[in-house]
Amino acid sequence: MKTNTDYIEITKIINDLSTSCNKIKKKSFEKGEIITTYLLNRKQICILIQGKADLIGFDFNGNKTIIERFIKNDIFGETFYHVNTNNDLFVLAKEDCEVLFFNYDIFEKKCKKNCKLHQDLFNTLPYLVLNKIVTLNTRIELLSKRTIRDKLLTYFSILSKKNSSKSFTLPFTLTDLADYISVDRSAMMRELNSLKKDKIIKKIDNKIILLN
Amino acid sequence: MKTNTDYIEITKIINDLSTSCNKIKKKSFEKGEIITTYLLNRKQICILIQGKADLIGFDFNGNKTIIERFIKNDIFGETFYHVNTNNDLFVLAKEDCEVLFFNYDIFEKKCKKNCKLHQDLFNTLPYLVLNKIVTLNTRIELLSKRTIRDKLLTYFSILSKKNSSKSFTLPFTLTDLADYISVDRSAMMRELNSLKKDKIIKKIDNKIILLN
DNA sequence: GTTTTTTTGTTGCAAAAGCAACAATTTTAG
DNA sequence: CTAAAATTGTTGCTTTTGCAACAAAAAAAC
Repeated sequence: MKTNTDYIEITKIINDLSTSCNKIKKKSFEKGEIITTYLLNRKQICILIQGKADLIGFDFNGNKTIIERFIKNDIFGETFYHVNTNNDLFVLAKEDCEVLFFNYDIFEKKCKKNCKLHQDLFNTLPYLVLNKIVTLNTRIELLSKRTIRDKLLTYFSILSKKNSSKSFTLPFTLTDLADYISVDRSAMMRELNSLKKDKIIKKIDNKIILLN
Repeated sequence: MKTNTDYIEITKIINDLSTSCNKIKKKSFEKGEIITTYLLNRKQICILIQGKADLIGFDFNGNKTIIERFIKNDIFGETFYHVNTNNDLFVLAKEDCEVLFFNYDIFEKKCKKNCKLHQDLFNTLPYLVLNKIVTLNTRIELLSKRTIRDKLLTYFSILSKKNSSKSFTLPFTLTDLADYISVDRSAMMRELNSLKKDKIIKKIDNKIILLN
């Protein structure tokens, strides 16, 4: 079984080769640009090779929400998300980004040239997809907690395990963290203070230390 | 591109053939039996061919929670979920079930016989996996709503679209629905009443009608 | 067909969370 | 270097939610 590190290397190979096949395109985006809009009945797949990006949508109240946040090696596109209408789902570059684009049917109709890139992509995809599923499950576990305190503690526990350490740096700004765990920011701040007061965590800038 | 209906048919084919390959096993379970326990460092994949089952876990407070609910054609196993410890994640049959078991590495080491079942499974898997991702994303969309009312309306809207109708039957008991949207059942009942009072829904037994 | 278990329905109360509004600080852009 | 924008931090008030406890109805088991 390949490890996480392995598939990241594979992505690098794809990155290098990505101009050699006309069914797979690589594009660059500057911060603030729209990478793609989700369209009904299209089955595009995108892989974020470099940068950060948000999938943004509007709910039935008209509120803008960050549905997903993508980082390096994340895979996205209509293929993975049920699109209902044509006008309200798009991916926005939060930093300068490099993105690989191709269509799902690439795997049904083989490339005529039978190129190495095709083969590499085919081999890599399962790891990216499994990784995505694990990420989504993790988020569900977190979101299904009923209090802000439990959501925070679940999130901290995940980061702690990932770092094999009781202390770690938050990969989000606090504003974005509130979005990610889907709670009101000011209420989250209140709860962070309560966790500090109860000596369950220490917080120095964007570094968290779990006590005990 | 194959449709949902197609891949369900493929699963039936697998079902028929599933005794012909010694790396893929089919087992039956009675209601109440444990189908599998999630183990660290194993990469088992299971496909639920018939029945209903719950993935059950215990959070850091020791509370039992239903993490996922599986129905026909759902795919699960350690491969898709990050397991931390060995003793607190298991899949319980809620009805009599039939389940296909195999290991992820089946796709790396090809079956010596190169049998048809292997091939069928290989072809079907992407559809099951994509379906799983769409399902998980849908649940995240729902869970990220901040009020019980919005969670219910989101859920109803999903069911309504799936049925192409303003009226539909709830696939859950109300107790299970509260679990699925991760809120207190009595609070959910209160909110259902409020939606009825505001003439946003009608509810007759387990049938819901969206008004306007 | 009767008993047991599960599900539905309801309510009061306390705790938690959202909302709004604002100030202070830090970061980014020109 | 300075102005603008974004992030952090805080608080009062109101609404929503969870919790607990119970009764009624429905479904399942024997």
